[in-house]
Amino acid sequence: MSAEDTLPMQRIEPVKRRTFREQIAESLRVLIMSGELAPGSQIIEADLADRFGVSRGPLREALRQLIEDGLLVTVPYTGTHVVDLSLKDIREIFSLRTALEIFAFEQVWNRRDDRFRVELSRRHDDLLQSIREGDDEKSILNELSLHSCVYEFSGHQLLLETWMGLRGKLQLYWAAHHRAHGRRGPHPDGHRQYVEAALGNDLATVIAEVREHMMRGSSQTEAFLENSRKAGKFI
Amino acid sequence: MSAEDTLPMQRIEPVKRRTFREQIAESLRVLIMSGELAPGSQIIEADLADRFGVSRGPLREALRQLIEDGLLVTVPYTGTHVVDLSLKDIREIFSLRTALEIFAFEQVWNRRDDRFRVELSRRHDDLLQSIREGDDEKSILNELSLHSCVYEFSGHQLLLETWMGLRGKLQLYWAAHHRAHGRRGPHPDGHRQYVEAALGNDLATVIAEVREHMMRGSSQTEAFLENSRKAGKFI
DNA sequence: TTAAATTTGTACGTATGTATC
DNA sequence: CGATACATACGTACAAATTTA
Repeated sequence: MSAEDTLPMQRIEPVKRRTFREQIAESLRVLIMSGELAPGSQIIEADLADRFGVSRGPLREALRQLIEDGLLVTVPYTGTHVVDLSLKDIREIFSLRTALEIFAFEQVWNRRDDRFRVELSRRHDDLLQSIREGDDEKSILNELSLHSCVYEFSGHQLLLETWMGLRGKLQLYWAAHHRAHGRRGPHPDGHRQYVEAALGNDLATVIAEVREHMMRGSSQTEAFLENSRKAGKFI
Repeated sequence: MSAEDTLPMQRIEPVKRRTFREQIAESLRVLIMSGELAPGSQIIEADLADRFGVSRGPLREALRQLIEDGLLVTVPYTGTHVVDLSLKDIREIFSLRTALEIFAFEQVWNRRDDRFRVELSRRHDDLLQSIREGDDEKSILNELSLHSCVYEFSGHQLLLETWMGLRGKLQLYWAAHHRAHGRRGPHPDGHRQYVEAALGNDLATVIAEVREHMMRGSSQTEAFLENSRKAGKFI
């Protein structure tokens, strides 16, 4: 917000000027989801306000947003912490996700067009590429992006929003634990059937595949969480 | 879960002292859901802070909570308004609700015990009672309470939270439009099949009933919304 | 272009609840 | 139990930014 008035708009700024609260909330989200702010770690709003170079007002509002989002938890007068997902949380996320994704496929089924097919294939290719490159972090993001496809094309705004909430928590979980324990990224062949079914002509096959896919994911995630706990790195 | 496993000690009110923000958020929620703050009406934070007798800080945080909840919408530097649900919103709420409630029944199905059966029946009786009394407002609340039962007993916290978000918007919509247009409350016989199926022994029957039930509800609500719009009372 | 209305942001102080020694 | 340290919660006053009329 320094002096842009010296030189008369040489550079055109296509981005809308946004409020501090928005910028802070987005930055915080990135910090949390990337695991830079580890699960369970405490948030000191005074320190954070300093780091962002803003006063506590907008910062507290940004925090409130993330709290409502479920990325932070707070106890009045005591402190605010980054969430640390429990085994039950993971199970709930995966089971609800199964129901939502099946519903999403029902919604999108007769709306599938070439744009959908191209986009789904593109994201699958991206996922395979990042796996080949051995970039686990990117692979995780690409896997989530692949699954997001059906929600985005469902034409169901509320469903998309609900999914984005779940996606955030999943990403938080994976990114943080990947950093801490070097979790292996997605298996190269793990989504071939998923994509094939999604592009096919039998909704029942897709539903069965989604169930199967989620069961695998949940089991793997749960097992990984158990090991992490035993390793004593997280409370 | 069940805290009544020991002595029937005197229920001394656990009067948790709460923060202003919490109290404001709850009061605002009531004001909005009851229709006292009409859909589409603007929120002037300075005025509201005055009315609540608090400063802008906690009020803004409470607003941010409701915005994240979807009960308020805001445009930076311009204003904050109570949401006004569109026809598409209503359709999305009902369709997602159908998927969620079916999932909730799947979750609860093998967990159904006497407590569940008693509670479901009790809420149904309450609904019938309020309908007999002609108390439309209470009938609407009781109808939502009846449907909440399966979510509460599902043992799925995330699912319950998701439902509560939808429930809030539904209540907001009905309460506001009831005030404005004198919408008739639920039909006395509308939930008999629903409860019977929920207490029965065939999950498929329940699923079919939920689908049917929601289709009816959505159609009625949509038709009512159309009429309201034609009457010109809402934008 | 100005002006008004409103939101957004800053600074600093006090109060309050929690935890810990 | 008391004292204390800490972080949040809340208040006030003012300044700046943005949109709309």
